[in-house]
Amino acid sequence: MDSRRYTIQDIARAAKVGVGTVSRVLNDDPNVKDSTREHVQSVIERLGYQPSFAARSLRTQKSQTIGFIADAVATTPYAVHLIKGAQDAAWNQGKLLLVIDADNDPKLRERALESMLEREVEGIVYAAMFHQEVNLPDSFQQIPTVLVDCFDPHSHFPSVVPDEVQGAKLATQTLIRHGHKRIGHIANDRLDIVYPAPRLRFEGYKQALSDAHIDFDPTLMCESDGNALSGAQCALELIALADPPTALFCGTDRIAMGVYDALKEQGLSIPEDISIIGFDNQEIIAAYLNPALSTIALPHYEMGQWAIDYLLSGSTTNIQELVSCPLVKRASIGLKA
Amino acid sequence: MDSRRYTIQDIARAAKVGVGTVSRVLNDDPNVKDSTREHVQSVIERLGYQPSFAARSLRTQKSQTIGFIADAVATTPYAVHLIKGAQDAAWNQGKLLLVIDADNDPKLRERALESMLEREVEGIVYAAMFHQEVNLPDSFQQIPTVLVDCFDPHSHFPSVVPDEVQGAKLATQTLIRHGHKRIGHIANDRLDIVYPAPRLRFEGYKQALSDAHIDFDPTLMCESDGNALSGAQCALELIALADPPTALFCGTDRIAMGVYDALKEQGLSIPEDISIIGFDNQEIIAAYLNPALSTIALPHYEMGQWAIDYLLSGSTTNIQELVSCPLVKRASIGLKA
DNA sequence: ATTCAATTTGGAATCGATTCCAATATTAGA
DNA sequence: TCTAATATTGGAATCGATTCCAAATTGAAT
Repeated sequence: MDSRRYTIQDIARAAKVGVGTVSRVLNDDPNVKDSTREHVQSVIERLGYQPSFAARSLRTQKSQTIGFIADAVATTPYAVHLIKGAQDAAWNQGKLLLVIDADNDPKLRERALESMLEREVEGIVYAAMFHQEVNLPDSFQQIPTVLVDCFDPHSHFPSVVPDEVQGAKLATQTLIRHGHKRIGHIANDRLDIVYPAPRLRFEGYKQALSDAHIDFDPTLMCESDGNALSGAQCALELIALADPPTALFCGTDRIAMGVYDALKEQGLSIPEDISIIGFDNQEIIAAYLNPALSTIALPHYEMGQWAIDYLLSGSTTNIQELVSCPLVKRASIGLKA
Repeated sequence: MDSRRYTIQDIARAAKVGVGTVSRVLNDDPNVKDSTREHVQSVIERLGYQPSFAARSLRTQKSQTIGFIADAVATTPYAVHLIKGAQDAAWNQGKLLLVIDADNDPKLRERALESMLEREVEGIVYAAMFHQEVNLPDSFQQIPTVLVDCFDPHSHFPSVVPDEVQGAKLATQTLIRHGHKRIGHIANDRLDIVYPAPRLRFEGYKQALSDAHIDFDPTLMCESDGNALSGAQCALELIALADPPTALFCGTDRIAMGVYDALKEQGLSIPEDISIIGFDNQEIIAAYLNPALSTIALPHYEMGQWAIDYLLSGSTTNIQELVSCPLVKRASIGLKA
């Protein structure tokens, strides 16, 4: 470790120019003679000089830093994609991310915000770990804030969420395109729960059916509790029907996991006897299930990216952006016999 | 958004004291009369003053920030625990984390380091996403760096890794304590692979057997390719043995997932016919498998925490810390009939 | 060669904190 | 009440960059 870093004064002295000139070179100011620029450049490189961030941000009042407040990161594997998308977007614009997990605790949330204001972050990305409504305290109004995978009921903040309806529609359409007409849907929770996903996915399912002129049959629809076991339960009910479904759109991959269990136990094989499509693209489940599960991916990376780009664009309209959910094709869908 | 933040001068003027006094109050300097302190405190609160981080770190030459470089965060769900552990430990000491994902790309790694040096972070935590050897460029020597879930073959850096041997031993002992003597082991990869986990877990398995005076039977051991399918393959081989195992220690939860499939297909039930224990505690798999999988947890949170605490302790010995892996009891282990 | 405009450069002032020294206020002891 | 020691305070100097203005240089036009 070297004793002390060089300062801009050291460089100016070594290059026999004024500090202003060095600063201009550092900031690619065009008002510098080419020969001077090259000379200063070379001195900078020779000495391995690195400007001090603290000094720079004190003077420019810009921290080149964005705060990322995550709620309960540790509870979901998606978090990494969200952070990665945000980080990549930030990096592209020369900024870094200060990450705090607020653990879904309102007090911590407030303290996190304070820490970030102190550090003069240029904006805040607030990310929930699954699609939900969120009520941020007013204190967040004092700094540009973008919500990710959540939304403010009063539209006080711009937000970006997955297009659940489009995703569910795509899932259902995919089954339809494979010739299926009797398509069951296992909702990923009670439809009257506060979280919007089950309702919106159900909505997409119905839209796809209706677009294809297939009547929605309520007996083909089952509300699970969101866990694998209750998904299995639903699957059993549906295949016991007089006119059972030939394909199942599961509200989440977790449910699909339970469904696989139930179907295999009944001696049905996937996708020969019945096709399955999931939702969420929980890699660890979907890719390692046997056969691998086709599913709709949540666009976490893209949402993280969008949030940063929007934040740095300087726009101030509180739009609610929908990001579409792509299909991830794997092995669980077959043609209707 | 208010037009401009207050500075320490504003507070000094408003409180009719010198800036030095305000600074002393801010930093809990005992050399301030109680009455003065209270008065200044109240003005600070009334105006909602927040000190500028940039100014402070310029003057003190401390950024109160730690760099967290992650390799390929997006490829594993563990990352969040690592980050959480580090963040919590940092937060306890008033520091925040600057997070960059280096995507397992040496060039990006170097650029990440540079970005962090520029920002004068007080140290760096370099986290791999699974237990492995890692060769950091020399440039990391210029700043205190701690390795997490990886280690430097030349011991140039302190590091913290999971105690795989202890974990595997615990897994095997748990089965032994349930009365099992014929315990199979499906290694989570070829033993001659560069990554150390398969070897170490195998080692722990053998130690537990030997401690219990059970002879190691090579026919009960099977090297998988690390994926669920090949785990299933192994399981089939083992149960076809003349004297088949009554319990299986799977090198990872992913393998256990394949094993579940294979066993169910053979009409065996868990844990009545055969007990299973995994390794890794991949929540999404382990908790939702049916029956839920007992497994050994990797101490990611604790490793993250340890790294920060060690970094901030100022120690400079390049120790290699082992963190023990606890058992997570679920439903897949039963008493030997 | 001279004038004037356009480039290029140097360096003082500035950002907002901490720190240190000197000045002032307080207290204890006689 | 006075003195000496101690406690408290004010404010200039400092950290290392950027920015702006004035000065110096260059180049073009006559």
